[in-house]
This record gives sequence, C-alpha cells and structure tokens, in this order.
Amino acid sequence: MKWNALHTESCPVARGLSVVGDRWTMLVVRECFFGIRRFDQMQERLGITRHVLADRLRKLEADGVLRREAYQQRPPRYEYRLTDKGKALYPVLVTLLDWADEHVPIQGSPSVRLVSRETGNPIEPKLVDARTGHEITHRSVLAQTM
Amino acid sequence: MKWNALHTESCPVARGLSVVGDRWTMLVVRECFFGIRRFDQMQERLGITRHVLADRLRKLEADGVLRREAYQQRPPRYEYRLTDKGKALYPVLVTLLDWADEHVPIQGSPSVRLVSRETGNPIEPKLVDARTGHEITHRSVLAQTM
DNA sequence: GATATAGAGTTCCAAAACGGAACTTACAAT
DNA sequence: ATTGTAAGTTCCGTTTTGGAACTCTATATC
Repeated sequence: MKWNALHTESCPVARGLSVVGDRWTMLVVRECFFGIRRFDQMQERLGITRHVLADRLRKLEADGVLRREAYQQRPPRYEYRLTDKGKALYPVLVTLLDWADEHVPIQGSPSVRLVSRETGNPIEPKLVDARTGHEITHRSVLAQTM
Repeated sequence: MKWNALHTESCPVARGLSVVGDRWTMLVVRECFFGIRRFDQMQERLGITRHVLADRLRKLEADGVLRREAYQQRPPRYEYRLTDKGKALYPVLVTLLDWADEHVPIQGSPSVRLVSRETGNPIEPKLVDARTGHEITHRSVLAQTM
C-alpha cells in the first residue's frame, strides 16, 4: 500500500495519520499552538530543512489544518495559522505530550507540565466519556464499524 | 536535525514523536489493540512491506512499547504484545481517531464509533483535567517548562 | 519420499523522501 | 552600494520505502 492510499482507508486512525502521521507535521502544529506563525522562525526552532518545511506547510494548508495569510504586500509575505480543524488537534497533542512525559523521559532535561491559565494549577489530562464522565480505557471501550 | 536527535529533545512532544511519529508505527500499535499479535497477520492487514514491518516491530520492542514473546519452539515463532507503556498509548489513539472521524471524513465509507463494552452506548471522547473535571483546550491550558 | 503449507523474517533493487547548504526574489535600511 | 529580512527553491548525495522473491525450520498432505 502506498502512503497516500491511507487517505481513502476506512479506519479513521489511518486517515488521521495520512494528515499528521509523519516525522515533522505534528511538530509544525505544535509550533503553531505556541504562536509561531512564520517560516523562518519555524525552520530555526525545529531544525527542519527548509525544503521539507515548505512541503509540510503546503500539505497542511491543502488538508485544511493551516491557513496561509498574507501579512504584507511588497514583498508578499505569508504566515500560517491554525484553522478550526487544526485547533481541534489540541487533544492529540496533549495526550501525546502526556504519554511521552511519563514514558519517554530524558534524564537531566527540564520536563514540561500543563498548567491552568486561570489558576496556574497543574493539570492532569484524562480522557473521559463526555456523557458519563467515565474514563476511557482499552478495556472499557470497543471500536465499532458502522 | 537528524530524526534520531528527537529522542534527546527536551520537548516531550518531540520525544513522543521519536517513538510513534512515523507513517506506520501507530497503525502497528492499533493492530495490537485490536488483538493482532503476529507478523503475517499484521503485514496482510496493514499492507505494509515486510521489511518495514520487521523494522518497526524491532524499534517498538527496543522502545518498550511492544514485547516479543515466543509462543512456540521448533521452529521458534514470536508474537508481539503491548507492554504497559504501549497500552498507555490508548488515549493518543482515541483522540486521533476522534479527530479524524470528525475532520477527515470519507464519503460512502463506513465510519467508526466507540461504544462502551458494558452498555453498548456510544462514547464521546473528551479530554479533561483529572482534578477539576474541566475540559482541556488550547485556551485554558499553558505548557510550562520546569 | 516428495510436495505443500505455515510463519517470521531477510535480501535485492528501483523509486521516493530527506538533510544540508547555497541560491533566488523582492523590498527596506544604512 | 552594501547589508539585512523573509519566504521560499534548487541541487545533490544519503536514507528510507515499496515490491517482490527468497530463506529457514517444521508440520501436514499426497
């Protein structure tokens, strides 16, 4: 199976990965959540090659995750912002961050924690069912094809 | 920056992606959650090349996400199972599934829904703070380096 | 006894993606 | 005239991937 064929897969996990499932894409999205909007800034912060960054930005725009906006004319300059679809990736980013923070530690390096913008209190992510409030685990839940 | 350098990055998102951030890895993990444990079965279901699958399984084992276990001697045959670290990836898989189900639709293809194993009721994933129960959004939360 | 099947890989090759560094284009500032 | 800024593009050598065939050990079948 070619990679692009994932786009047409019936499994939503595969379809999701067809958009964000490569080495750099989620890091670009992360930078956007950090408020980084410009090409050069992303390139320097990520250490990604300019070629690959340009390619990822194009794809993310084509997929509707980012929006390309001119912030000046003469010379034309563009910046990238998350669309609503892009912003909806936040839970994916947070669960990944939470998993890695616990399971892919690095000694001596500063860790990251999530805090409430309001209270400053630390936040502990937990995935629940919106209706019942029960935690979602692989034991309590079943994926069902409709 | 080389890909492997991500392992030593301070950002947990980057470290997480150094383990699961490629085209196939999360799909292999998905298969494991579905109960698929054997090489040939994964290869056929995923349509991945055998070469790449062997490589991913090796890496996932090295990273402690999967465990390789002999299920017979003569000839030696192995299967792969999720470790606790691997099982902890479930929320990442679910948030990705949920995002794609809503934002990367495919016309005419069967959708997927999550249901409770107990009640059979549909489940709607929501990421909350375990302490307060408040929903986690990019507006309410701040990532802070410690 | 010869052949087929199973299962977990390995090997080989051509095509695609990636990393690194320099180059382009359009303007502003010194 | 030269330097700086910003968003890319171009070129080239290395890595990774896709695809198909092959290996190796053992059991099952003709």
